[in-house]
Amino acid sequence: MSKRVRVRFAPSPTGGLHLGGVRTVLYNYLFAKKHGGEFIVRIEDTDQSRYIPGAEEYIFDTLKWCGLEPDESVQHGGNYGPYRQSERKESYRKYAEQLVKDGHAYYAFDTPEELEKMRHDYKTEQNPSPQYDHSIRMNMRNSLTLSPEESQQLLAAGTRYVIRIKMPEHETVSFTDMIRGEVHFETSLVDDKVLLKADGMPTYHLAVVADDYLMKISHAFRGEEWLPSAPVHILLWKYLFGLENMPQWAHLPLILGPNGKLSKRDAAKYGFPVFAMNWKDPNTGELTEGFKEKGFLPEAFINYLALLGWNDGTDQEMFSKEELVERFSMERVHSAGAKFDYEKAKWFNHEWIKKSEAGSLKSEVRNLLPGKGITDISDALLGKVIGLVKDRCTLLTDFYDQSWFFFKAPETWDLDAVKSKWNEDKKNFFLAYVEKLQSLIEWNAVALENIFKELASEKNIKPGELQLPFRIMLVGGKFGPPVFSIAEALGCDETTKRINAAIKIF
RNA sequence: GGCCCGUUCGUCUAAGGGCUAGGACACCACCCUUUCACGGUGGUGAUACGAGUUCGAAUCUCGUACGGGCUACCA
Repeated sequence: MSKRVRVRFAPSPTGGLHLGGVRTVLYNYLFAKKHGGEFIVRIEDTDQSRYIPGAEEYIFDTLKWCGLEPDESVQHGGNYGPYRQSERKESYRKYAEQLVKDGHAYYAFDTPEELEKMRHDYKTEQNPSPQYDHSIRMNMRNSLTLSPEESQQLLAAGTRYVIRIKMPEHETVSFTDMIRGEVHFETSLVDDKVLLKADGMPTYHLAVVADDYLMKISHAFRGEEWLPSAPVHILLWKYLFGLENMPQWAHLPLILGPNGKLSKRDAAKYGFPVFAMNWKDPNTGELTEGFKEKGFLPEAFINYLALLGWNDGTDQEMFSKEELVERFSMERVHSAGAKFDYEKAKWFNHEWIKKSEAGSLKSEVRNLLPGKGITDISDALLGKVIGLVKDRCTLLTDFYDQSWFFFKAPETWDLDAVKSKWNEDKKNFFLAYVEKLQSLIEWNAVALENIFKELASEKNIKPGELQLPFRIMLVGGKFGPPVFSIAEALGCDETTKRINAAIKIF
């Protein structure tokens, strides 16, 4: 009885993929996997004037980074292709013509100038943006106002035209949104949207309906900004394929920025990225930062996005992708928009970094080091260092600031922290400590601490008063993980070297 | 302007008629730690407003206010 679950994400390849888009992908993916269905990516490239080279590859790269791979797409293949709308161009015209034949649509010959004039002429204070609708269409140049012969002639003469839907005058269109419940629209208040453009390409309105039908989409999820045009799509389903075949709709709440809808324009102002990954506009060369490059783990990014508009009803906040698949349900998706909270996003990232095994972070961190002038680090050392500092890294990019001293000796020291309490006794202690280090058999933090304390009590100095100077010797300041762990990672030669160097300065 | 959607701590949210409205982020305090984090304990802080239904309303209904989205031959 119930159809096989097939959902689709249908981005237009015009730039970077932003937060809201990724969350739409996520909910699609989770829903599909949860129900053992297919997740399809269809490229909505019907606007040839907005073609941006590289944008399509970017989308797939992003999905890969997020771990949300489609089952069917331009790159993944499938039995319902082509998955790029520009390649399905021919299939749309026949639906548009069919609608004209059935009286649900008409040819419109108005030029851009005429449309502009209409908007200008009908514009009043009461109606600041006049629509091409039932109240106006009879004053325009279309196959409704022209005689059939005149229309035929214009068509035969190759006049540019579009096909517009003829919205019925007094009907109420309703549908059940999975998130919002019953939604009603008065058809006379909706405009005659263009279905087929003058260049022969369909608009989104026609394409989304035709392709969802052809690709056997069972559930259609998209952002709330599409809700106002839903009646057009419902009507097209009714006219073309039958309401009984229509997918179930869910209009997802918007993800808001500090002031309204997220925009890449304002990204710089927000102080946080809006795109999943870096996006460089090939035309302007402008680079917009992404979460990946900012230092986010995809697990954390996805985890936070999932919680922006959904929760499983418990207090749990940390979810792996697998857990999300298991717990997700459209019924628990909110209807209200959610403001993106960068602080919370960072908290999730921090939690995921803490939770990750040092080993699994190695390659990410290793990629960051050459940029900081650090090369030739052994895998063993890197793993050890990550283990020591990951608790204090909120972003992957924090690793350098938290661990550089493992890879190069300090060049300045926080002398204020030692000078006042520095004396000959302490100097002698460290000289003696260096001695002892040379013959230490097992070089590890526990042994280092033990002989440190033994020696301190021999010399009648409180170990606590020696630890801070020791730390400053090794790293230059009051920061870093436990000091004996640092020494352990540094090794005997380097530790000795740093102590000796510092003694001369103190 | 019109249409549509929405409204619980600053933010994300729980509580689908019945408890002192719970949790998380952020913030503050204390504890742990002779670095800093991590961790632990506690605290400040919300049902937009007004009616109605009901023994009882954050929860149901209506109105008001506020917020958001849409209003292209863009998606």
